[in-house]
Amino acid sequence: MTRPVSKRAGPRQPASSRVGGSKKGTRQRRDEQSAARRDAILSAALEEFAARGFAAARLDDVAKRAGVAKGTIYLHFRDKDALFREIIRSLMGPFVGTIEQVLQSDIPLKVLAGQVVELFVREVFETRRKDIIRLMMTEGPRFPKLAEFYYREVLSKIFGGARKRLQRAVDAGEIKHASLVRFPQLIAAPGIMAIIWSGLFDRFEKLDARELLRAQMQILFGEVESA
Amino acid sequence: MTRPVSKRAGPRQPASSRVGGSKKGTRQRRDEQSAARRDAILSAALEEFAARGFAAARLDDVAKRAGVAKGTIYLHFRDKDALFREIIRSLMGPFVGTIEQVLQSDIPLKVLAGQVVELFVREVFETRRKDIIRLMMTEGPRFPKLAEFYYREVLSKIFGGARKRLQRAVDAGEIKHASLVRFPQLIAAPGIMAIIWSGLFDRFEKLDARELLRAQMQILFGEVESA
Amino acid sequence: MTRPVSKRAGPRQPASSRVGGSKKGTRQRRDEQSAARRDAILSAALEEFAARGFAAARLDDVAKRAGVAKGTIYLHFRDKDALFREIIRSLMGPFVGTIEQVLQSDIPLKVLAGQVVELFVREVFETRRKDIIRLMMTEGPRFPKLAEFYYREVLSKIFGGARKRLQRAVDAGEIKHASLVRFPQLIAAPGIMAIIWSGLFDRFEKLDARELLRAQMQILFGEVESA
Amino acid sequence: MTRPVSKRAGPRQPASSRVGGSKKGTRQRRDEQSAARRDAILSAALEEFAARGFAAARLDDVAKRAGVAKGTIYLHFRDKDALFREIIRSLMGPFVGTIEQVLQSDIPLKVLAGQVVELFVREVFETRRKDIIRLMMTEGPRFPKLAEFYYREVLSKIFGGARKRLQRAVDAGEIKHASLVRFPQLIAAPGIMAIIWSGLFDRFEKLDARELLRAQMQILFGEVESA
DNA sequence: GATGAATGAGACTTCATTCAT
DNA sequence: GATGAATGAAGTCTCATTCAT
Repeated sequence: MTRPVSKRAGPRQPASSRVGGSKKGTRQRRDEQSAARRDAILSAALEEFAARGFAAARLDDVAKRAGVAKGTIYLHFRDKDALFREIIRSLMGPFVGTIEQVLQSDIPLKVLAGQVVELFVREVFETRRKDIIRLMMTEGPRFPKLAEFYYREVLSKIFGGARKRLQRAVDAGEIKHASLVRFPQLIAAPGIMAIIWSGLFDRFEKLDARELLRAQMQILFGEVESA
Repeated sequence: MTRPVSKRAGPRQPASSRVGGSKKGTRQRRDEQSAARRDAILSAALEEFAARGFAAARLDDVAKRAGVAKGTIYLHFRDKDALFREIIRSLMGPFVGTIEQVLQSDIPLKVLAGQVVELFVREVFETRRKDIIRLMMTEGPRFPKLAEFYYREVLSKIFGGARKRLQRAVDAGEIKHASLVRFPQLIAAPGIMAIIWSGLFDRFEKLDARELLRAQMQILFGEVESA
Repeated sequence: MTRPVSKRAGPRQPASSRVGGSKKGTRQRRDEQSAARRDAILSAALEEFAARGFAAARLDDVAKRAGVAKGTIYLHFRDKDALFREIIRSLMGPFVGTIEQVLQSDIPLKVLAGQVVELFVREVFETRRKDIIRLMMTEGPRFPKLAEFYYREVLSKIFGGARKRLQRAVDAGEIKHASLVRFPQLIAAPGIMAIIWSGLFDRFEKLDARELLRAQMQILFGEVESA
Repeated sequence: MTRPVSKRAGPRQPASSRVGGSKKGTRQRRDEQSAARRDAILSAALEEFAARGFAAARLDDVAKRAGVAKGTIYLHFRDKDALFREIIRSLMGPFVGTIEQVLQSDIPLKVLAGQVVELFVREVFETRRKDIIRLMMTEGPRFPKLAEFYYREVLSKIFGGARKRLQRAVDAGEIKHASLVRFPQLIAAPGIMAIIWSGLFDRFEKLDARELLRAQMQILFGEVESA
C-alpha cells in the first residue's frame, strides 16, 4: 500500500466541471469532496471485490466501507459492472506509463531486470495493484471489454516495449535466449505465479516473491544486479 | 385437504436413458445410471462454473445442462459449495498419480522436461483440467478448505517430487540453475500463464502453450527433446 | 405410552380383502404384514407430526422411522393430509367407546369423577393420545373436515353423555353447580390445560396433571374418591 | 456488462402513504412511516400465522397483506422466526402490565374475578391476542426460547401475583378452595378452552366465552359480581 | 447532491409426490 | 407390493437498483 492508489486517469463521468468554474470557493470544494468520495468508493470496492469476488461482493458493504450511502455509488457509477471496470482502469492506467518508461531506458539488461523486479514487488505485489491483477485474471473472462482494454492499454504496450528492448539485446549478443523475444510472457510468469500463490497457499508455504522473480531473471539474463 | 398451498408433484421425464446404458441386473443398472447422472452433473457444473464463476453460476443451468431436474443435484451433493469442492476433488485426484509417476522416472531431465510439457498440454491445457485449475485460482481464496486440500494432495506432492529430482540433477551436475530446487514454481509458472492468457487474451493474440512451456524448459534445462 | 396405540377402527382403504380370502397361508400373512406396516406408518407419523407439526414434518422422516420406503406411505394413504386425518381417526375412535361406557355407569359422581381423572391420565395424558389431542388443537383449524369428525364422533358424544349424567345429578341434588350441565367443558378444561402446559412449560415448572384434574373435580363435585 | 444474469430493479410503488400520516419534519415522518410499516407487517403476519400456522404461512402473503414488498419484511426482521417471535413479544408485552395491576388491587375476590373475566374477554378473546395465545400454544414447542420468554415474562408473573392474592384470600377465609393457590391454572383453564373451542368447533356449537368463564369463577369463588 | 428505505427479480434449497425397477 | 431416485413447484432470503425525502 505504498501510494494513494487513486490518481484517476480515466474520465470521471457525471461529476461536474460542466458548468464554468468561477466562484472557486464553494464549487471547487464540492468537486473535491465529490472526487474524494469517488476515490473512497473505488478503494472500498477494490477491497470488497478482492476479498469476495465480483459476484459475491455486496454494494452495501462497499458503501459502508467507503463511508457513503448506497445511493451515492450510483451517482458516480452506472452500475456494479461499471464500478468494476473503473477500478481496473483507474488503478492500472497510471502505472503503465511508469513501466514503459523503465523499459525504454538504456541501462544494461541485467540492471533493468533488477529494476523491474523491484518495480513489480514494490508497486504491484506489495500494493493493492496485486488485487487488481488478480481480479483481472479471475473476473476478466466475464468482462470481455475490460480484457480488451487491459490488453490494448497495458499488455500490448508493455510487451511491445519489452520485445523491442529484448530484440536489441539479442542483436547485441547481450542475451542468448532469443525465445524471449517471442515469449516475453516468460518474464511475467513468475509474477503471476507469485500473486496466485500468495492468495492461496501462503498459509502453508510462504513464497518469497522477490526471490522468485530474481531467480527467474538470473536464469534468463545471468547474474542480476540489485536495484 | 385444507391447504390450498399446493398439490405438488411432477412426473419424471420418460426416464430417457440418455445416460447409463447396457442391460445387466436391475440393481446394477440403477447404480450405473445414478453414477452417470452424478458425472453428468459434475461435468455440467464444471462448465457453468468455468464460464460464469462460482457465485454467478446457476444450479438451474447446471441441471438443465446435465439433463436432470434441479432437485437431483441435491441427491448427490449437499449444496452448491459441496458440488464445487467435489468437482475439484474428483477431477484432480486421478491426475496427481500420473504426474508423480512421471517425476519418479530416471530418464534424463531434458527428456523428462519434454514429457512434462506434453503431459501438461495434453492432460491439462487441452482438457477440462484447465478449467479446474483456473477455478482453483479464481475461487480458491473463498474455499480455504479446498485450497488446503489442493495444496496437500496436489502441490506438495508434485513439488516435493520435483524438488527431489532436481536436487539429484544438481548434485549430478546435470543442471546448473540450483535455484530451481528452491523454486520449482518456476517450472510451473508458464503453465499458469498459459492458462490465464488463454482465458483472457487469446482473442487478441494467440499464445501457443506448448511452445511457451518448451521455451521455458529449454532455458532451464537446455535443449529439450521432443516427447 | 401404555398400550399399542393402534387398534385401527377406521376403514382401511386400499389394502386388500377385495379378493376372497381363501388360501389363508400366504394371503393372510401378506395382509398382516401390510396392516403392520400401516400401523407402523401411522405410529411414526404421529410422532413426527407431534414433534414438528403437520407442515414441518417430513414424510421422509416418517418413512425412515416406520422402517419403510417413502413410496410405501402412498400405498396406504392418498397423501399427507389423508395420513394426518387417519391418525386422528384411528387413534381416537376406539377411545370414545370406553369413555361413553364409563359415563353411563350409575356409580356416584364423586367416584365417577375419580375414574374419569384416572382414565384421562392413564389413557390420554400418559399415552400418545395426548399428542393426538394436541395435534387436533394445533392443526385442527386447517382441517375443517377433521374438526367436524372429531366434534361429531368424539365431543358431541362425550359431552352429550356427560350432560345427561350431570342433569340427573342436578335433579337428584347430587351436585349444586347446575352450570356444569350447560358447560361440561369446565370438566375438560384442566385436561386441556395440562396437555398444553406439558408441551410448553414443564421445563420451567412441572404441572402434575393428575393433581390438577383432581383439584378441579373436587371443586366441582366435592371430595373425590380415589379410583 | 457480461452477465445476462439480470438487470434487476423495481421502482417502488407510488409511495402511497397508505400508512403513516401527518406532515411534520421529514426525518420524523420517515421514521413514522417505517414504524407504521413495521406494525403493518406484524399485523399481517399475525393474521397469516393464525390462519395457516407458522410453517404453512407464506411471507409472500404477509407482504401482500401488509402492502409492502417481500424484501421490506427483511428490513425489519432478520427472518421468519424473528418475525414470529416479535409478534408474540410486541403484542403480549404491554398486556402483562395491565393484568398484574388488576391482580394487585384490593377489591374483593368476587369483584376481581368479574374484572378478570371482562379483561380476558375484551382484551384477549375479542382481540387478536386470542390468536397470539393460540399461536403460542400451537407453535410454542418449536420455539423454546419463546416459550421461556413467555413463561418468564408473562406466566410466572401473572401466576405469581395470582398466588399471592389467593393465599391472602385463603388466609382471610375469603375462599375455601385452597387448591387454587397450588393450581392457579384452574382459573385460566376455561380461557384456554374457550380459545381452542372457538377455533375448532364454533361452527357446530357456539361456546359463550364470557359465560363459560363466569361459570367457572362462580364455582371457584361463589356469586361473581358483574364488572 | 446525498441518503437509505423500499422494491422485486431471482437464487438456493426443500420436500410431497410419482413411477420405473 | 415395495422401493427410493427423480421431479419441479414453491418457499425463504439476498441484493442490485431506484427514488422520495
